[in-house]
Amino acid sequence: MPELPEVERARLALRPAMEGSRFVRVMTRRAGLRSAFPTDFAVRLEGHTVRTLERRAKSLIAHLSSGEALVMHLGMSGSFRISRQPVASFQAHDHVVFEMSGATVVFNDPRRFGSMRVVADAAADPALTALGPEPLAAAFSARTLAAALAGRRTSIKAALLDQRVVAGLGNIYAAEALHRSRQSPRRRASTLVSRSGAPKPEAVRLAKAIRAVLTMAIGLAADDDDRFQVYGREGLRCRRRGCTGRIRRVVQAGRSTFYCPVCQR
DNA sequence: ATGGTACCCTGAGAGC
DNA sequence: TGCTCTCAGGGTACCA
Repeated sequence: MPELPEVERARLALRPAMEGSRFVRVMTRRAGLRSAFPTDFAVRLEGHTVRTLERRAKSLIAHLSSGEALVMHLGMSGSFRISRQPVASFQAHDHVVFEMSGATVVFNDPRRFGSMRVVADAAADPALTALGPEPLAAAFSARTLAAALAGRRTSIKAALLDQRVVAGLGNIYAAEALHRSRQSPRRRASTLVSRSGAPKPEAVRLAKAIRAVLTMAIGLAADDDDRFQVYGREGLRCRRRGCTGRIRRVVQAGRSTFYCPVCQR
């Protein structure tokens, strides 16, 4: 489910329950998700207060009063439930329970591709420091995008999924951004960069499109089934005004790519 | 180094 | 109804 917009919505929903609240009791309801929870997982959280709940790419980072940080990733199927009262009964795949002072937060993840870990220093965490720029922050621009794409022989679609290029795009919004900027997903990434290293006009359009699709998606409801221009629309008419194309699905780097062969060149 | 592929896991939906 | 197959918005280990 979750790419940057969905994770950002999760952050906004969790903030009232977590920011300024203390972990009263932490329960893990199975041994782990992708990997086992460390034995001191609960101990390092309990008694500490969440100062701020930050999002970085597709991860949520709860900065703790202890100086440590709880880093949460939703994987493909992770979600949170917030309850004002103590939770009496659990549902299938409820794996982690945070009893906060004031609310209970339950992490549910059927596929268990998510992760939860406590790190001593989020600013020095290798997984987080390896990430590229946040696309909605000032640090992201056509110039930084071009720099990240230079010399890359892979397709632009595959490059956009690389979290070192842009942090937070996933399979849906990579496809949507390419459609919005009228680029073929099969185009070689390096061809959006001029020989001097400066962004070509296509890279400028793409950077703008990335910001636009993400910003719009954050503002939409999660169940708005009309929010995609290409994703999941194989065989249907392209929604671009005046375009007569039909959306096609191809597989790139093992993932489905949806695009319009008429208006995306 | 770079770019593909296989894999982790469960559930939903299609087709028979 | 029930089986089997494919696919799913994530990341990462491994291979050429």
